[in-house]
Amino acid sequence: MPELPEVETIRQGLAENLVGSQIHAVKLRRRDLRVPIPRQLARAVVGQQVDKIRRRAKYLLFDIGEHTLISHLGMTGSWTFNESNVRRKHDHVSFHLMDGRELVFNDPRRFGLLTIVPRGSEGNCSWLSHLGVEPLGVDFDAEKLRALSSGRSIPVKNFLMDQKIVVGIGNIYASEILYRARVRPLRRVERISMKDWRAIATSVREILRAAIGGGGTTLRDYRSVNGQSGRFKNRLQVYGRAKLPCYACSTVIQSRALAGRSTYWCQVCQK
DNA sequence: CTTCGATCCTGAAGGC
DNA sequence: TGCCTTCAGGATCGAA
Repeated sequence: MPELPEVETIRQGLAENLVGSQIHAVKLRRRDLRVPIPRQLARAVVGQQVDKIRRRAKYLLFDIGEHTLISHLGMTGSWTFNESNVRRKHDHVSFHLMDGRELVFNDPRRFGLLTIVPRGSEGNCSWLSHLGVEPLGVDFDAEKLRALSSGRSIPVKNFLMDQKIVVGIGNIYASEILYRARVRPLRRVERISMKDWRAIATSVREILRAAIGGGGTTLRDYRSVNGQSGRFKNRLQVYGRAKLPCYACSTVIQSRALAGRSTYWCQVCQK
């Protein structure tokens, strides 16, 4: 479900609504996510205050007392405050706060992750240690992309979605980024010029920034912490638009599965 | 080593 | 209405 802009939107919502709160109790209802939620998670955070919420790639990092809680949303994970006292299906974990509020981690497909590590050690834990460059960080640029692509021959869309190379880009934004950069998703990275790498690097930043500004993209499940839909879905140019006319040139948008993921592009605007 | 398909899981949507 | 198939914002594993 969530790519970098959605995770960043959730991070901002949690930063506004959770930082400074003290945890009163934790309820683990279902532990078997992608990997089991450690039992000691509750003991580690109860009585502690949430100091900071950070993001690395598509992971959320909650600094709480002596620990850092690490969460990944997989395809369908969400963090919301339970305002209605209704227990929904797939509410796997609840954090009851001292002020009476309840923060819930819900994840129907259970591809998500929730674990805990000692604070300060998160950078070398197995979940975060092999991640690639942050696309909105200072060391992301066209030269970096070209260097990372050397010796490889995968389609550029797969390259952009590989979290060991560059983090945060998923299936929606990969198609949108390449449309904006005017590069076809199937083009192999060995055939991409420096000029095109520059267009791609610029598009990566512009699309992700614009999507964060719009509060992310909601196709079905995704909601921000306060329950709002992402407005960037109205700005999608190609994703989900197979057989519809390109907004720029009216040619029908192509679609094809690539590495098992649906991929969209304009045969005329993109080369 | 790289690349690619299968796989984990649940639910929504569409065809008949 | 129901039953069946397909597909879904991700990441990992193993085969080639």
